[in-house]
Amino acid sequence: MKTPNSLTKGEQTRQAIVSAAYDLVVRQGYAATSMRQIAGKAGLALGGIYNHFSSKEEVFLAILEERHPFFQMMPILDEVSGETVEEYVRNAAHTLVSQLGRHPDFLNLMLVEIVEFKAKHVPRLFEKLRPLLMPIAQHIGSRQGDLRPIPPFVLTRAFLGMFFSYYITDILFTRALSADLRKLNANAIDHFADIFLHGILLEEPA
Amino acid sequence: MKTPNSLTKGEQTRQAIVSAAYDLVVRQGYAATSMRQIAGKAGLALGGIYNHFSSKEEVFLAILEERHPFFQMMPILDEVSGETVEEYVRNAAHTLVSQLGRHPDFLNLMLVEIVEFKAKHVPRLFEKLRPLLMPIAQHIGSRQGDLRPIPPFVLTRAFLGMFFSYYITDILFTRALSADLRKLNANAIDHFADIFLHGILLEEPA
DNA sequence: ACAATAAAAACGAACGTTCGTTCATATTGA
DNA sequence: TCAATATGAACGAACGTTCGTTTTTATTGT
Repeated sequence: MKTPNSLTKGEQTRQAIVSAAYDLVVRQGYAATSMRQIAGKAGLALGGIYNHFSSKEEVFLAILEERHPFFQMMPILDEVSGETVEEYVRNAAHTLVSQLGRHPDFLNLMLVEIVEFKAKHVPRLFEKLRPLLMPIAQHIGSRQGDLRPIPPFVLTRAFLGMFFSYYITDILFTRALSADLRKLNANAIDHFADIFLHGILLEEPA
Repeated sequence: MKTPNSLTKGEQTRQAIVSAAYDLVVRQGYAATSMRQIAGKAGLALGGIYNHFSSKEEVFLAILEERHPFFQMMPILDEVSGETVEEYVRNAAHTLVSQLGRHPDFLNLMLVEIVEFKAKHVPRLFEKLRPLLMPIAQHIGSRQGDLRPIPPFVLTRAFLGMFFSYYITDILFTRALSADLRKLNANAIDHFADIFLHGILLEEPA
């Protein structure tokens, strides 16, 4: 029979389990999320989970492999416009931070993996991430503007690292900032982009 | 009686508890560390902990307030030598990364607080950290060299953020890097410093 | 097309552990 | 001496997982 979504019943509840687990884990962490919570939120009984996953950790693995926000965020950088390096970097910076703001789960999921699993799944994830990361240096390099000689891999790291750290510090400390510091902080993202541009361009950026 | 350390017995075991809990928490995380493990490692029975702390979370709070590696790391940046901005930044970068390598617990402790406590203790910690952070911009600004107009607070964030992210990415992904990428990665810290210097200096860095 | 059959999925009680905390009691240090 | 500290058994709650059973879904035979 032709249904609106053509998933088998088993696959439907499997997805429901992963979705429920995702929401709970990014909010509470892995250890603090129980199988009963997952079952409840997914709308089935406790034991039913084990028809689809053989253990709690396997549910978490499914989250990483099938729901990692990174896979949605990174391709957006391919669409960033800008004929010159300056335009691309400034646009990409805002796009990246905006995307991070749109996917607040990204950071949580990453940190849960690091803290509670000692990053033991990172190598496998990195293989899927690498093809999404490398094009960034190409985007920058192919724009108008003469770059200092910096290895593409280092360039990519510097770019992502700078704005990731901007975002992390932002959500961590912004609440603790006094009003005056908060004001100084307002244009920090543009300052960051400017520092980065001066850092990579041979000539004064426009 | 005069002992080599003149702590009262109660204070001694209190310190032993905090030390044991620190070691376990930075290795395993908070939820995965049990009071029984702490008691065992501290060399006393389970119930004895509750003579010194009223709950598990209070033990963790003591770790944050009394053992946070940040308080040992940051003052070292005050001792970094260098007459020019270039010298100071390059030396500070290596010192910072070296300090991070010397205190691998720093990152763990920070992440545990963020993931398992949703960073709820950050505001209180920030008050103790702020006086340690602000001098960095002063160090950079007081060296020989003309700086672009960047608010000191932003400058400090950019500096720390860039090298923190370098370090985090390093320990996260280095294991997953192929041999050729690892080679490109070797001098990344100097590239980072160079990018930062070009980013903040008005004239070409030496 | 449709009953017969097999396979998949859902159920919820129960298991054995482990958890943080409490408590009555014993020991110790000032 | 007596408050401070240490003990370890005990408590109730929560955990991940297993299990026998029932119900639902998918596949087959005619």
